[in-house]
Amino acid sequence: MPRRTELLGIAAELFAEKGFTNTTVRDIADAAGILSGSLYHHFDSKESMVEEILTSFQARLFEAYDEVLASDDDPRTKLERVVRLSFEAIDQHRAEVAIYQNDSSYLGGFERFGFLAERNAQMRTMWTDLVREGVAAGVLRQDLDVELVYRFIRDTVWVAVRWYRPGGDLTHTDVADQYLSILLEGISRA
Amino acid sequence: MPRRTELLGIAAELFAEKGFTNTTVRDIADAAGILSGSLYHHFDSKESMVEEILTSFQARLFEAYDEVLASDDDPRTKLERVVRLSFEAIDQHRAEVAIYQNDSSYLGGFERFGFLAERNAQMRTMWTDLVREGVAAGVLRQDLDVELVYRFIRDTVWVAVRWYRPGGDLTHTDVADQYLSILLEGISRA
DNA sequence: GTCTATAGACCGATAGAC
DNA sequence: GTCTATCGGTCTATAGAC
Repeated sequence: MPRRTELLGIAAELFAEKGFTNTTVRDIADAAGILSGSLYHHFDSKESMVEEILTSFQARLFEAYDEVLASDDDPRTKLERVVRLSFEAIDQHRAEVAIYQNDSSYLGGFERFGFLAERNAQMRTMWTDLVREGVAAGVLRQDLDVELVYRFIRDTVWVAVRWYRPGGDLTHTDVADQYLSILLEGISRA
Repeated sequence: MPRRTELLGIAAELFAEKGFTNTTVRDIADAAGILSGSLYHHFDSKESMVEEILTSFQARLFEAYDEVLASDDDPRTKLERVVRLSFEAIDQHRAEVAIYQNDSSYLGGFERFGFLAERNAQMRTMWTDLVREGVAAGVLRQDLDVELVYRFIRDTVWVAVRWYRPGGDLTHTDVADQYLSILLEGISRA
């Protein structure tokens, strides 16, 4: 693995654990076993590190989403697959998802992180389209506010990064199964 | 309103908007129209400000919860009332909920904020008891993991503080209605 | 209760040797 | 690619005048 990639992985873990602003370049350098000044041989700034972490993660995530959206699956299957992909991302890219969840509000205030707002808009379009297609196909309830359902699904899926631990009792597939069951059928006894 | 209370309100808004560590004592003083040094006539430190904000909010919140739990309502009604109380808290104490959501992970690392973990444990007991009572009473599904249902409800309710805006199209009652409908019945067409 | 003034620590980032 | 050394800026907090 290239040194650059290795350093980004170390930084991502620290950003995820302590938050972007609470992580100093000295923290990152310490964890990497070098001095803080040496980091600047690899990266322009602390901000450019987190930018690279987020853009490369989001690029891969949306590539996976696009594959599902371009398929000829029915609306409900697409929605399920996109939910499962998201829990898989939490499992395999926990740090990146945590940074996205915890720090994108702060980072979004800087011009260079404008891509975060663009990706958010893309995400919103994806989910609301899926919900509307599901309603049109007659598989989802018609009496619910689509915007609210979108926020409900989005938040429910991503916020799991706060407590999900890879290698724990529940696999990401277990979590996705139960979340989809609650989302689709509710918790009331039929 | 006492000056102290006024200053805490100003600080809470800034902490909620920018995060605890991204808010400087100068930010708070500027917003209050005084100089940063003058804040220390009222408070020991920035940490003691956020501590007072969180403890007084949580004390009021759990007082309201306890009233519901001590009532003789049936399990499903209790669960609904607790959910509604939470959305009401998001409406009426938006800043405090936002700070609790965004910064308690960081703050929880300091001894003086140990009360956050205690309140989390209390919250967990409350929700899991309510879910188990609902299952025992035959009104909730028995095939779901109680811990996971608890996290699902907790996260879904509180994370709404990220997008809910008092005075917007949806009142907190509207949001609670639809959230309860999704949680209890799911989004699938019956 | 607020101001002036500043201490003392820590931060991100840079220049140049090796 | 890492180290030595350090600059300039910002932060929380303090001391004492008004």
